[in-house]
Amino acid sequence: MLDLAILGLLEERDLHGYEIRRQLREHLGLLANVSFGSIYPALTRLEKAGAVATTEGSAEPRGASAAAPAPPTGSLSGELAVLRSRRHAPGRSRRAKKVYRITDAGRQLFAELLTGGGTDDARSFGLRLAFARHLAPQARLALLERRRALLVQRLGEAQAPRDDLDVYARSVVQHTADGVARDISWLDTLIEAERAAVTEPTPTA
Amino acid sequence: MLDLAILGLLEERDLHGYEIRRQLREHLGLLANVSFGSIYPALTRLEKAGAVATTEGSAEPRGASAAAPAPPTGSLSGELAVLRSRRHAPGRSRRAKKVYRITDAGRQLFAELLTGGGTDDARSFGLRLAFARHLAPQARLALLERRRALLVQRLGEAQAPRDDLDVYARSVVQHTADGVARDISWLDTLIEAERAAVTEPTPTA
DNA sequence: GTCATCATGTAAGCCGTTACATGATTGC
DNA sequence: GCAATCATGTAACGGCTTACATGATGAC
Repeated sequence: MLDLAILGLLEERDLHGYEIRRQLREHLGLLANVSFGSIYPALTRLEKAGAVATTEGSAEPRGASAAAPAPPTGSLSGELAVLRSRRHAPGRSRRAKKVYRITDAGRQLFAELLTGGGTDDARSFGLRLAFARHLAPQARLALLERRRALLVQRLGEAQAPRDDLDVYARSVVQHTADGVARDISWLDTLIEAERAAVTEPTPTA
Repeated sequence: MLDLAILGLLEERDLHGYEIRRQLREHLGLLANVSFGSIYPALTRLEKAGAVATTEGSAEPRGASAAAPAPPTGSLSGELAVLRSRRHAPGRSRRAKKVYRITDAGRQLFAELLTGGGTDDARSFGLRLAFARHLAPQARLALLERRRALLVQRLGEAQAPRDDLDVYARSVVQHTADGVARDISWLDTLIEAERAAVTEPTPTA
């Protein structure tokens, strides 16, 4: 799950670990509390698997013009810092920022994680949907419908609200069920929008 | 978290592991997928800690009349099975049902888990609220208000919906935020009800 | 010169999972 | 006697957390 998030962010721009975490807690509300203890090992793992590569220490004639690596917080200081630390240690091997970029293998892995069955919890789904623009229209639709079916099934299993529960337990169960129902109707609007987009491609823009 | 759930269920009636799981997946929608691999070790742990005790193998003159151990699914077969297996192996030591009951220490632990800070995720909260009847009114109110404050804070941090997101990501973020807002107003009604109950105890019944 | 922030990493541990192994009881 | 269900347990592993250790930079 973290892998998916990391690869998704790297699809858009090169980033280093610290930045990844910030992006995660900022614009995805999900995964808000993910910690360094998860991210760095994940990056190492992905690097070993060949899904990402680091751009650091050696010559690096990219970033200067196109696809500038992360000027996100508005602070140039980060980038300047890298330059300075490079200048200061022209050889190499200080502890500098390690900027990661996604590889072709990584893009493929990302695509697999995005469509692939895997776990089917709320977080996974939310994450996949958040990156849904990278999916083909029909895959997007499949994702939404799969999720919808699952929620409908779950709602069905939660049958009658069980009269043997006290007020508090009943309230929790009811609120949860309402939440599921709400999710379903949300999915319905998304599905409808997708269908419209499929049948009538690029209506205006 | 599992400990809390198990102790909560045992507060109401004696149960064996298999039954505990069924109750969990049936009337608490949360913890629906909890598996044996979690429950049995948890029970062993709790037994070692003295929070629960097993009633099995030896003489057992309870259950017959008061607080019958779990006739929940409507099946007497389970109970009968125990009787038969006992008769069949009058000595002991076959692999029979192990019926657990909560001890005084367990009740104390339960109370601590119910009020105690601990983790503050949605599941923990839902679980605590589901067992809220075992809390003193002001502790109940504190639980609700603590949760409310947390959600309000979280909603505040999720500031402006970030214009740099595409439709999908934005939809996810928005839907999540709406969900939080919905949770807050749910809490509001619960809090109001609690306040009313505190100021005007036992209105009718 | 020291404090906050940026930045990377390791170690230990928790809490749960899946998969496996075992056995009793019931219904056919 | 065979399958389904009830019932208990173990082993291996996964993913994420906290706490810790380290170091560079920039602001004051």
